[in-house]
Amino acid sequence: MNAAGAVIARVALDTPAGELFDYSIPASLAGTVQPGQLVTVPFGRRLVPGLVTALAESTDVPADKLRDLATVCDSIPPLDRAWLALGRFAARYYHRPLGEVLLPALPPMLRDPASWPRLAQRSHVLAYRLQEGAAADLLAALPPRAPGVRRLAEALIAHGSLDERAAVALYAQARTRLEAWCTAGWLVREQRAAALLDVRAASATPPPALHAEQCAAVEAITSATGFAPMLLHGVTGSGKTEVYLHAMAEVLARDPAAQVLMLVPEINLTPQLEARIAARFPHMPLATLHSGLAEQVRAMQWLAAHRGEARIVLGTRLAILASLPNLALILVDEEHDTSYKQQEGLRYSARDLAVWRAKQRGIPVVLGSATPSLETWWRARQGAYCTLTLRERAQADAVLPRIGLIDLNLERQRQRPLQDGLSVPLIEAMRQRLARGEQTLLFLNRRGYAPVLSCASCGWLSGCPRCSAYLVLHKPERRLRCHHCGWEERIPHHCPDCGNVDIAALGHGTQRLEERLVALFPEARIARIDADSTRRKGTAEALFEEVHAGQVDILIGTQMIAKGHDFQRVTLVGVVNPDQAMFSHDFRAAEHLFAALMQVAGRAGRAGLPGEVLIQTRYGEASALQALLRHDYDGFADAQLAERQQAGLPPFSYQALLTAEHRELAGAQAFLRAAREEALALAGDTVHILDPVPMSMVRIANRERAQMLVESDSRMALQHLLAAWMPACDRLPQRQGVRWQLEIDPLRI
DNA sequence: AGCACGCCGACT
DNA sequence: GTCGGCGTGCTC
Repeated sequence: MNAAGAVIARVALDTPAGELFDYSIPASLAGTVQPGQLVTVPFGRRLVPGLVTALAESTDVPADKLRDLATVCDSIPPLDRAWLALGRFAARYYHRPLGEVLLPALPPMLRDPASWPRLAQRSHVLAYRLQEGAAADLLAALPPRAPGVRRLAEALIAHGSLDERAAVALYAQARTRLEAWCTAGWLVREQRAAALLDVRAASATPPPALHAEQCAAVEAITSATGFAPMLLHGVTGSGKTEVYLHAMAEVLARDPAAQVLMLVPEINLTPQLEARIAARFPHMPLATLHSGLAEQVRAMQWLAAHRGEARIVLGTRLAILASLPNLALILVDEEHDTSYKQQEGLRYSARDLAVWRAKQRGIPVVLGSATPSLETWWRARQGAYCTLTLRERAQADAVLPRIGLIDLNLERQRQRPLQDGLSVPLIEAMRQRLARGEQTLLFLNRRGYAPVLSCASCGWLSGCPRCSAYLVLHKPERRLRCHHCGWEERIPHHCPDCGNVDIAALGHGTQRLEERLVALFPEARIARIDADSTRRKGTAEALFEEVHAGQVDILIGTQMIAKGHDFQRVTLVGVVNPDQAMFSHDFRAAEHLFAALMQVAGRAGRAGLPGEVLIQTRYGEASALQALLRHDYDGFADAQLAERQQAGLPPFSYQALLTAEHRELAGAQAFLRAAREEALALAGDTVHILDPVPMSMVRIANRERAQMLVESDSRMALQHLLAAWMPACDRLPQRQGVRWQLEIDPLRI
């Protein structure tokens, strides 16, 4: 399309209505408008931001409706065709209007036309080169109100060179400060901050030597040509990260423009890894992208990636939607992690989009995990993905932890009652570690003190008034809390039903475990890490730092402690109660349990000290546990695959889940039933439309929910049906008062 | 999603 | 006689 001849711009807007909206290009903007540009357009009474997706010479829109583009954002280079194509694919695959994909993919600041002029000034958040005396200049120029930064700068000057750990710590601090400045509106001072970050250049850390399997993996990644999806399969401690870093180094060195995207599951993982990358690649501009960043910081980081300035982009799932004009390699760490699946809005899988982007650009994509998702494992087994295996542990003296089960049925037979969920053998094992000055990590995936409060005389249970869930007792805060809708109330003194004062906490959460451990081991230093103890920003890092520094003997935590952090002196990992997962009706429960346990098990015994993992259970025969005892992911995964194939479940079939919520369950069900009729009229016999069922958590925040599964052996057939079906659902009279949504490839059913 | 218009109950 | 409830319909 010749931009000069075009008079019509096809614009994507963030609205559920329609697909694209045509606008005439006024003479004043003639020749300047091109696809990929941000614009503002009059829409109804409002002026809204939009993205030009295409130019045209004519339109079907009647002349009396056609309006002019208002403004064009010229402070940002247009998004490229590859990025628009990614948006188009995601819109089509996840069945959402293009505008609802493209605009939310931009950082919030870019969606606000008022801030566009400010984006023109170049960001120096990213630091590239160390200049002599940069730190001294910085010190001289520092704002007087930043004593912390002054101290930091002094420390940086004092250090001629730093070891990796010190460099990592200083970099993390500098980054935090920088973010604080940006948040406080000190963005003008950014250039000085850049100098601060440059100081990391003084401390480039040499890469460690690789073992043979690592070398082979790096070689396979860097010698691949064109689209090359790979599974990097290696247990915790086998050195996957070094493979990423070496492959990254090679790709970055080969092409001076190349960009590498690395995805990690969660924000609390990024500080350590980011600092490690920064220390390894001091001259390589690095951008990080996650939802925890201040808006301005996030916009600057995003733009650095978009302009091709950032050579390494490290981020959570949302980073897969970043604009990366010179993308040359994608790394997806812990690819099995469910946080790669967005659970609201556009319900995309960042891992799947990563594979799509790699295919589109014809580059390698590495999916790394100790416990790959069965989807990935199956593709690797079929040969569609190349498998790179790391069997050795990276540190020669580190051995796999010994995994043992504590049979809770046997404990009962022996009349050795649990102490707040802790068995005698586990307590004894902890006592040994304390005596030896080693650390214990206790894993319990349930925060709060107790999951429910109960009346001993009438059987009353502390239900949430708005949800079909129990209120969780939070003892330190002296509150009952709903973990689903946020409802809170005071702990009652007596039963609200019968007035009895004899009410008791049932079950165990991390707070209760902590209380019991304090009583059991009064001399031990005990810390708890969960969403409650780390509510304030930065406390999680501070707590982890204490553990690393050896100031903690026993660490209690939820899933949060299983990810990312390598504890050097942990020799015992206790899994308090994995049995909850055994009752799940989700066909992926076993897969997720295995992955979670393998991940916590990997926290034990890292630096020469032999590690032990003790799992308390009543269901020792469960296949996930038996496979875990043998460290046998392959056998477990293959057995699971055989079961899935038998049952016609993913990855041997493809699914979509239609969910509906309404004030009353009947309303949600009526919508789904009507939707089902529509689908039956459209579907051939290759797509199965199951009956609507109430969701297992029926009511959340006074809305009742139901769902309906649609599945097919053929992804194409499923997609075909959905494309015709979704518009029909939009027109159903039963949709009134119903909020409904479609999820493709749902993870939890 | 916004933001209109539109047609029926309790207020200065 | 108006202010305002949220039903339904449109936005290039």
